[in-house]
Amino acid sequence: MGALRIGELAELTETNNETLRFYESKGLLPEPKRTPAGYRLYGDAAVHQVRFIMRAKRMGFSLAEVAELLSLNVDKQDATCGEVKDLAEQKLRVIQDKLDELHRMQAALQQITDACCGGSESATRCSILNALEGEG
Amino acid sequence: MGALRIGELAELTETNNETLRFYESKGLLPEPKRTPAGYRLYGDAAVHQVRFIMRAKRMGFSLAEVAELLSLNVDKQDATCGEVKDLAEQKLRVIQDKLDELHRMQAALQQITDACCGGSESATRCSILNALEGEG
DNA sequence: TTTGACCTTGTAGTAAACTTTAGGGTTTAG
DNA sequence: CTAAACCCTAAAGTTTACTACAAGGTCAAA
Repeated sequence: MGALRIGELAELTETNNETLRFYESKGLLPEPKRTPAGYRLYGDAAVHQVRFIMRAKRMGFSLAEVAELLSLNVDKQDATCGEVKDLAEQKLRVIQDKLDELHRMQAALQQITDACCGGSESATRCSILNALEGEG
Repeated sequence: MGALRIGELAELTETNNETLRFYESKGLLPEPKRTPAGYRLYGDAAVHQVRFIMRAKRMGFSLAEVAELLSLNVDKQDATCGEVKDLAEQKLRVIQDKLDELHRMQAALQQITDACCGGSESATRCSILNALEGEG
């Protein structure tokens, strides 16, 4: 357990050294301890934090939004429970909206694959726009 | 009904003229008819198509991916049903992955808001990282 | 002790998705 | 007829999120 160098952290999190330093420069990762020579040394928490960043990014959150999500953790000494809860609930609504839209898209695509013969005929009757029409 | 100028289409779809021309240049919107003076004239289908683009974008699809989704529609004369079905199924898998990650994120955030008192106390016990820990 | 794999900072370059600017032409209300 | 509000193209600029490069320091093995 314990001290990881930047390359090891990068490997564990499927990122790379440059991206990790970039995230640090953007405040998404805290400044880590250093060896006497200046090498960054990370603890286990950094692994979780990087993975969290990647996950949030995959879900379509911008780095600025990820920083907000992380601030729920970082600022916990200063923030009141109410503030943290408000931010979390706000993000939950954003997530719920994305889920709703994805579900609609999923239904539309499912309709296409169901209706679609799957053979070598013309696909004239297969249309994602048709499938989504009448949904605002 | 009928012929919309670019500004009207922009208003209906909550975009703007420049973005619409940009999408056209990227092949996401078909080249519309023009007035004798060269003004673009759109039909109702354009409204649906732009809204579809915006929706897909909100869900985290890149413009290149949106173009692929739209090709399910545009290429329907040429494509075989099998090809369309394959692409739709591939996109369905991508959507399922996004849904899975959003569900995990939702559960984690829900855990925070549930555990969080919501009052004016210090938020020390509220931690998004704690909530997400142990999840790979 | 020197080779190679690692690390450092700083700066510059890239790709995606717009957004703005420059320099016009068109349409419509007064 | 003219001024405001709309439209046109082409090209340059911006933001986000990296990614690569330059020039060097560190460390373990042979």
